[in-house]
Amino acid sequence: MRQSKLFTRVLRDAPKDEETVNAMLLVRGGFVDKLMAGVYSYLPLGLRVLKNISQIVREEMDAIGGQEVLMAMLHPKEIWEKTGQWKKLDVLFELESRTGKEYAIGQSEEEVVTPLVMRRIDTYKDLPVATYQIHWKFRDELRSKSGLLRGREFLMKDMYSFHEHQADFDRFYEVAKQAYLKVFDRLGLVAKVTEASGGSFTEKISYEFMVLTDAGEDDILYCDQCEFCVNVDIAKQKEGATCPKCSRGKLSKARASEVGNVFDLGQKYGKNFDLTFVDRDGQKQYPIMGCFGIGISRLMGVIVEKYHDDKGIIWPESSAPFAAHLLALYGREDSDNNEVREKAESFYEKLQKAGVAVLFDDREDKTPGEKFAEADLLGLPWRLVVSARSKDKIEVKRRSDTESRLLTGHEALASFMDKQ
RNA sequence: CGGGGUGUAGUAUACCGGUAGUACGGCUGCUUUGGGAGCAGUUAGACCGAGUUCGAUUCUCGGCACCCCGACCA
Repeated sequence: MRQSKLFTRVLRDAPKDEETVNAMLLVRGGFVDKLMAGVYSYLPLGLRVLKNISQIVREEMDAIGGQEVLMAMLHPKEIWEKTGQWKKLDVLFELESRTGKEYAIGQSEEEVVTPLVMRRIDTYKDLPVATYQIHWKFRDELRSKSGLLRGREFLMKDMYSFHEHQADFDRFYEVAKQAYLKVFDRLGLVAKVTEASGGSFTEKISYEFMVLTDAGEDDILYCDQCEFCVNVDIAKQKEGATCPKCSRGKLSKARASEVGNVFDLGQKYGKNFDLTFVDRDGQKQYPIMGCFGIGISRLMGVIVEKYHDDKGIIWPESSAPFAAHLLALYGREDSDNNEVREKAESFYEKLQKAGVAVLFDDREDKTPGEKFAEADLLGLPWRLVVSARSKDKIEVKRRSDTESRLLTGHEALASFMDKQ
């Protein structure tokens, strides 16, 4: 992509109506545009990040047998009445049409997916099934905040699984947890599996996947020796207490952001909709269901919270909108500039042929200083500089490094492809 | 929803009860070019409503929006 054609605009100053790091940097860099509190539009750069995160999630969900679908966002009132949530669930956006018919906008999709899946299930032989979607969710939050971390409209992966009995659910629950850890690991994040309340879903505990960050809005207690981690909402222990699991470590308290969660829904929704399958004994049975969420747009915010410096974002390669940022620097001499232009164009072409996602700063009316500053702000993993000074070589620098190396085009491409 | 804060140009800000100023950005021209260039010209602004006043961007009241803390949070 040529930067001269890229639909975006960077801001030199941080917008005054954002204080959170992720919001400031993403707005300044032209990744997103704020429409109102908690509602952002995604510009080309930001959309590429969302797509990259989505793709990683998609691959890991597919790997455990999830099947992608896309469900309706506009829901008839009746399905929410069946679960007793109409006029009860305060985050549910409810609306009335001009003919007086009432609707809800999806804030979660159990009410849609349960009848949808069960219409296709007759017997235990049809189970288990796990469907997921990556789609927008709408929640009437009293206070949305912290940029992408808590929006009223946000992109979420929600998977729903259906099982013939508890043992099969328990098996899949473990598989899904491991898949989740893989997703976060691929994104460069360390997520702690945290015991938490099941909310209005279930009496059982649920598991939240927490990434430590001061921008988060949950407090957790975790053991410094083992994997024990619990949301303070349900913790019976206090900070500094001995770990109840390993009895060796001490519990530390930290602020965290919930990037995923998994719930054992039991038979709640099967019962709500009175949808059954025939089990191995020929008896009608309600399915055991599970619900598995990952906040895609929130993850984008959390990544920025974890990966930035005072100059801008430092995207991990797995979610970066482009792998490389090729800068052509122009100077005084026309003859030099012609050479730079030619060299940069040809390297740009070479990178594209090699399949490298590259943003090419081909603008001729920008000074080197401005190009460097913007490159740091946008935070693409590799910076490749072509200038009169670099002669027939290319200056290669990782965004996370301070030193650059002078390499030939061939070496640059090779080292760069290796490390990708 | 409780508490606190802020609303002035695309962005960041200043001053003021009497013609709203600066920087950056945008546009034109010339000069520049390795860490957000210089000069000249130019473009563009008081959240909304009511009140007080000869006159309100400024004072008062009401609304709305945004940010922060908390509560809430499938």
